[in-house]
Amino acid sequence: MNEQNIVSQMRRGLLEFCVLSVIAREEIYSTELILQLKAAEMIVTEGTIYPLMSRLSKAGYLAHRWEESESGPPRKYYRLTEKGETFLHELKTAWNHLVHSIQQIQPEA
Amino acid sequence: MNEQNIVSQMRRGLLEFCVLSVIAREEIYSTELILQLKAAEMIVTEGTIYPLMSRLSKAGYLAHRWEESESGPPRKYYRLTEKGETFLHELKTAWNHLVHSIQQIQPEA
DNA sequence: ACCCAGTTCCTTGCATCACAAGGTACCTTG
DNA sequence: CAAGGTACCTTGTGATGCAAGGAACTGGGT
Repeated sequence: MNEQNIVSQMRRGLLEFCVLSVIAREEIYSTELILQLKAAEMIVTEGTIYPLMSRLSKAGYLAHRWEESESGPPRKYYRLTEKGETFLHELKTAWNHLVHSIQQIQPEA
Repeated sequence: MNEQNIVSQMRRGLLEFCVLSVIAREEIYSTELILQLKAAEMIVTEGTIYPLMSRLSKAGYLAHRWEESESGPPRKYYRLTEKGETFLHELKTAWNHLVHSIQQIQPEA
């Protein structure tokens, strides 16, 4: 993935970036993750998150463990793999790059 | 469109935001627009831009005029309509909001 | 015992959209 | 008049966000 592609991917990957950033802070399960993202005013719904988690896991960025809950079915706690941390770092760089690019094209800047 | 939806749209609308921002600076035609976006390291291709311009025009955000060129077929110069300027302003707000949201969820911030 | 509401996981189907590829038409130059 | 450059646009494919639906576990009310 070259430099330009990273910026390109950033457009598509904003959600991934957010999700990985939250998981980087702490092990978390999907329902809680959704709540945290909503708290940060990032809209997400189950139908978006679950496929996304699958994709990220399949790509080797996430690992998970099951933990029983007292209030329902068991929870699937996700954490970043080493590969996931590397990827998150790349996304962070791409994000900074994107912010800069957009700054650059703003009128009357 | 409520507050949250604007943030949600921002994810999808990053490209629109960039395109409208560039057009806000000056009347411009598609080929030149693509070059400027590439200069800002925002990948775009014809296959993306032309349909996008159509959508934005159809939505009433862009107007255009034809101008003859000395180096090929006539150029279609786009400019923002009043509605387009309003929309761009909303996107700008949404963008600032998004930057803030993402800042907020960054680990070790 | 039984049902209901809350929690948590997941899948299906649809609409949208970025992009690669292909197509048309105009201009200048040799 | 052929070739290459400029400029417009469309088609088809794959990815993906999301609404809607579904399964399975828990505790509490009757």
